[in-house]
Amino acid sequence: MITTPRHAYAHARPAVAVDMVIIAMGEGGLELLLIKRGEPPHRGRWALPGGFVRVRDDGDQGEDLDAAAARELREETGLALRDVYLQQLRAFGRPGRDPRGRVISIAYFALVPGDRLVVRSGSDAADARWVGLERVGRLAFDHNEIVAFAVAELERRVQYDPRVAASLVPAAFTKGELRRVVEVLSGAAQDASNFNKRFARMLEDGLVVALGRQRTAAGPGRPAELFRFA
Amino acid sequence: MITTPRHAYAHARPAVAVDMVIIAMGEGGLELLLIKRGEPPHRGRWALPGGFVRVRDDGDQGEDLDAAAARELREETGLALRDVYLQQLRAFGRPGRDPRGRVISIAYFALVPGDRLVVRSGSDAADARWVGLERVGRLAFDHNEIVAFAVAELERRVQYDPRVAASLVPAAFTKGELRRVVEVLSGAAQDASNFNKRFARMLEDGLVVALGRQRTAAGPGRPAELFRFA
DNA sequence: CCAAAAGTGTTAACAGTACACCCATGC
DNA sequence: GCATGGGTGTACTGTTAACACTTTTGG
Repeated sequence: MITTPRHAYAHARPAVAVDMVIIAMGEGGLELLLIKRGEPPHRGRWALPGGFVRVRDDGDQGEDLDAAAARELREETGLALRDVYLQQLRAFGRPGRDPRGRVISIAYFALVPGDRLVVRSGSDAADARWVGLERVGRLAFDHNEIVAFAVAELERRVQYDPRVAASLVPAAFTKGELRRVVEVLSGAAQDASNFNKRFARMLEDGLVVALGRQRTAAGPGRPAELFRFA
Repeated sequence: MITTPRHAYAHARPAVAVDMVIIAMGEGGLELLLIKRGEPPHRGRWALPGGFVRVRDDGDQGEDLDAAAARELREETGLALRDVYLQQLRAFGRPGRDPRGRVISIAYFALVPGDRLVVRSGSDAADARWVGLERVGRLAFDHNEIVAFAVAELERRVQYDPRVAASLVPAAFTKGELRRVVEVLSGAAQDASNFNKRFARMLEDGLVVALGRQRTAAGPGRPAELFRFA
């Protein structure tokens, strides 16, 4: 229970946090970064990384919401903003979602280029790891609801925002790599030929640029052309 | 300046409000419900309707965010939820957006079936009226930014969510009325024949239902069939 | 009859789909 | 050679877009 002093004026205030849905493309599909809670409530349960927004009421009113999200992301993954698709999802504020007191969470989602990141355990986290989206069990608080909303948004946004697929792929990528990301996100197999036709339009529109280099062959098969997003 | 007592524990809390972007279809196009502020800050300036979320830290933690938005909507327009497309947009929380202290606003948008509503002036509003979206001047706080975001969302959501157009049209409507709404939202003229073909698919899919009645002719021209959304 | 609004039909262009085929590389 | 992944071509289909046309009403 968060103990809150009575306020001197009319309305009480909630605590405001950011919760991060950090998603990367792993071997078997999409993976979600979770922390194991080291403190109550829900000690020992997996949860989304996050933390309270730093605010004040005087001249400097504290950090922006986006800045708080960027700070949490940096603390957990060490990633800087420029590599990451970081967007606000929406606020979750159902009464009772946190037993300590009224907490309103601004959910963000971050799409990062790979899951091979140094994951740091924050102060209140006993452990941190990447978990396949299908293997996410029952999380702390209302975090399952937040993840479900984020995944639905992801599947929707990939349709009209090329930055989504761009953020889940390495800086230099092949058409095959991008195709596999789209296959995972859309949940449907993409015909290679038809995908290439869509890709050709993206090239014409200047959305992607050919690098003129080729991927050094890792196994059998013809080496692929490399591209980057503009 | 909101005077805030020091908190007994680590982090300070922001005030949390809901701001309502209430949009209706008027004669000349989309109209936005604005109130004239009767209190400082920004006294006398037009602003979005809104108010603080009622929260507590004990067993009953107060009202849900959606409930706060529905309450504000009811207070301003007298409309109940079932007639209205009421959806959260996102949180706006830039430091300095409210000179009184740190305030985080959860923006909602509400699409209502018509602009001929009894608009009530709330406690801190000197006046309230519908303003054409093109005629919205400089608003209080960061409300221009919120409106811009809402309009962009509106134009995007009308593409894939039929409830958007449905909410801006009367309960019983003609194909022509729906077509004019889509024309305003998309900003492009809709060919009547092609629009009818899309509408025919909506009928097949059971999204709209023919009422079997006709609009009593208001002027010259053939009377139109009436429909309703399912 | 005429203007205005509703409603129908026809055609060409475009985008999406399915599927067959060729190319370069490691083993 | 052959399996594997990259890359190309073609025919079919459904959707969209443009535009000409007919129908029903008020004046």
